[in-house]
Amino acid sequence: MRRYSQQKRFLFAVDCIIFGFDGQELKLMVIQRGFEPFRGKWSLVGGFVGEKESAEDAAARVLKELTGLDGLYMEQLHAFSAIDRDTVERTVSITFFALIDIQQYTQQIIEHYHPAWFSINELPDLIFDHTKIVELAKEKLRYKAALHPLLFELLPAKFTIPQLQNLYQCVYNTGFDKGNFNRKLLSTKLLMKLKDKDKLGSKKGAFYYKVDTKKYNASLNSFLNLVPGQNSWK
Amino acid sequence: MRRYSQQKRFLFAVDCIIFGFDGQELKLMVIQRGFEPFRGKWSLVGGFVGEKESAEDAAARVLKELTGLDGLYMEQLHAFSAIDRDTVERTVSITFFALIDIQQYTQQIIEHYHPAWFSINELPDLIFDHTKIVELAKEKLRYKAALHPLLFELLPAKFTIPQLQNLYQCVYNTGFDKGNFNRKLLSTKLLMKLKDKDKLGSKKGAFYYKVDTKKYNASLNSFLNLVPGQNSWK
DNA sequence: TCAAAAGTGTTCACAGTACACCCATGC
DNA sequence: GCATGGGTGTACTGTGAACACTTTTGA
Repeated sequence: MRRYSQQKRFLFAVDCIIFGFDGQELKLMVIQRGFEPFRGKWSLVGGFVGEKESAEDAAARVLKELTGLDGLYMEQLHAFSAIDRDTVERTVSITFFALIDIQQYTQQIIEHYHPAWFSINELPDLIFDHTKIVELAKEKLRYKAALHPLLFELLPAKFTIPQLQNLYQCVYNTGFDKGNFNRKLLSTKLLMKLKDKDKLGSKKGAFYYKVDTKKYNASLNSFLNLVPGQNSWK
Repeated sequence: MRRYSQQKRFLFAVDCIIFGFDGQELKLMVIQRGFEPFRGKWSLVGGFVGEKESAEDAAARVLKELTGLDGLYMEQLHAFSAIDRDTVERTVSITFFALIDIQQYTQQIIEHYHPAWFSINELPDLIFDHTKIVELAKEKLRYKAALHPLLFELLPAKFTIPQLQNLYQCVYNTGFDKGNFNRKLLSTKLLMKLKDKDKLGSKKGAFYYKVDTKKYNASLNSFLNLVPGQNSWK
């Protein structure tokens, strides 16, 4: 262990893995990099960490600049520090994953950075190690969402249970039994049934629900088992 | 987003939260800081990241320097980057938690850093934000160990099921039913029964087991439910 | 022979699953 | 009235929890 003054200093960046859901597919937001090298290539949303901000601050700032949205669900994913991950200069990146409701986002599109949504299954080549980062984020999303009530964050404030089921099915690439999904979900008591129905999906219409925010916040660390099979050893 | 050259560079450190188990209590290894400021105060095991190593490399190096042990279980915990967390100069720390078998460690004590084990429930004051870091590590240990076969890493290669149960009970500060613990554990097929017994714990003696490494490595991502109640919503 | 801890058996309640069935509505 | 998706009922299975019981052996 040596003195502070003898130590090397490094560049610090944040990169955000922004997931969105448009009702059909799980999507990832990427931007065209605005500066050299690799200007115009696809990249995660990111930026350097400033002198007067933490990594969390920087990630929130970057997200706000890009989406115009505050208070998004955001969570630290992993720090990437391989010595050659950035080809220009060694840069440590602290990554965050964020969940956003695409509808709300499209109301305030910020075109300046040329953001684009790609289906999670058809991503373009990304610069540096960003593809690897996205892989890790996908894994973590699946992991967490199987255990905790999380995916609500990808839907509008009002949503139907079939919509939510569809989202889960997209995330896990599989089909769930609607009866069981319904019951499990309602048994958590996290949802409040509203009076009106969504008539777009079917003739009968499905009731809208909204999250009971109090219970939701109290239970972010509770366990959930909406994804059959995930909880068993086998 | 601005050019690389205009960005600020920061000090970059790693800190390791090293858990150990002596058969009675869950313990944390801390050292007396060897340089100013706060020389002699208790601190997590850590060090600065060098120019030619990743954070993972640095953490492994630091662990090896301190314990003399290679190949310890090690996992990235979280990056801490609050602007005032280090009172000397802004330093971003990537933290790792490690699990070690105290027996094996004591065979090769490295006294140079004055390491000490403290019971997880009676920790001394630690410098900077290290107390907060340890809290997070404890949470994560409990979280992961409830879901994955992990705590084996804290025991010698040969151990008995009652020993393992005792470890779980220490980690979760509660008592488990031995019958159910036994069955659940064996149902994972992760353990191989050995021919000899440990006669220290009881007159009858408890059979030693060892981990089936092949199955263990294949199932690091599998789910486990040794901790009653953790998996239910309630 | 008795105490103490290892290990096994048994029962019960309930969670998870599969799948049949009923419901509301637009066409 | 009938096709379509929303929603409910139900029966079966397996797991988890509680606890009684048997086994082994040193003192």
